[in-house]
Amino acid sequence: MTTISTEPRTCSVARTLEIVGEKWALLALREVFLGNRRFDEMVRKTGAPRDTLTARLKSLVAAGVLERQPVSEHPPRFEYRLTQSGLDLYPVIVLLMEWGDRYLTNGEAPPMELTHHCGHRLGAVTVCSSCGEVLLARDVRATRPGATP
Amino acid sequence: MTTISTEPRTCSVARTLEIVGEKWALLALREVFLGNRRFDEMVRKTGAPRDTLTARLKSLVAAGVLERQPVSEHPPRFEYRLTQSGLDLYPVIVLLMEWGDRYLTNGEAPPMELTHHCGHRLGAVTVCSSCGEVLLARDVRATRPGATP
DNA sequence: CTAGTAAGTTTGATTTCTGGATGTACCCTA
DNA sequence: TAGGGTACATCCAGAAATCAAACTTACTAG
Repeated sequence: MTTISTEPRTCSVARTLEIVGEKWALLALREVFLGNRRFDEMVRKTGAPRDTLTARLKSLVAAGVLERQPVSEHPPRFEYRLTQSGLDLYPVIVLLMEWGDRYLTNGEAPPMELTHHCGHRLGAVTVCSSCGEVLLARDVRATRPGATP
Repeated sequence: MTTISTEPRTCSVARTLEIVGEKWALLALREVFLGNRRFDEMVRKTGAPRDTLTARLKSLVAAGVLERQPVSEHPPRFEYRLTQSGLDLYPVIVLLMEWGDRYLTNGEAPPMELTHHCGHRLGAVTVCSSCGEVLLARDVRATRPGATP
């Protein structure tokens, strides 16, 4: 009996990456998180080509991650604002940053430092919400679709 | 006095995304985390074009995220193994998956379920390592380079 | 000998990206 | 009111990456 499996795996990771699985999308989000909500500002700070950034912002808005709001009528000016789903991507950005700090700075100091409102330098740890233990790959099993065939 | 700022911002997020900031790279990692370490398996499960996957795996190996190890001499067979830095990307993948579960499944059940060794369905939360509080964007400030100009 | 699997590589058409240049609308200030 | 600057958007042509499918190479199993 041969079970026909859905070959390109249906997966939330894949679906998420359709939206944020691209360098400029994430860098645009980084800028918004840093408070830079304007198009030209993002172009400068990210180094993205204008056309590319336009396309990314459009798709982020379409996906409901950002909102494009007019902030001035007569000089027509806009701001990109994070929605709730956008805000929920913050941990992803922080994790990517900390990973880069750990593995991609040849011993040099990280180029940016984040401070948590508790007063300490931010160190982000991902834990299991049930037991509070630090999340490690070896402690997790996939239940549902043929994980380890 | 005009301070010349490094315009395309130097940032660990950007550096990290040079390595994993692309759909197929992350999906390949997802497969390795799920235990599928072989090339053809990854092609099938991700749906990536073979040459694209070849390129991504090469760059992941070059970046030290994966290792390509021969597992059989005479039928020449290889496996892609996670290094420590690769293992450290696990939380990123889980967060992307949970974000997709929350915002991208039209009310349907998530296509995959992860179980933590504590016995519960995995829910990943990212917290501040100093105070243990859940990480929220509004509780963090960037210290160092002109964050909110 | 034939079929099948694994791990790519090659091919050629298509798509996307990129880095200007261009255009429009507006504000400031001299 | 002319000149300079900012903010936003769009157009373009060349470069680069992507895609699907076919093809290699090397082996095993029947």
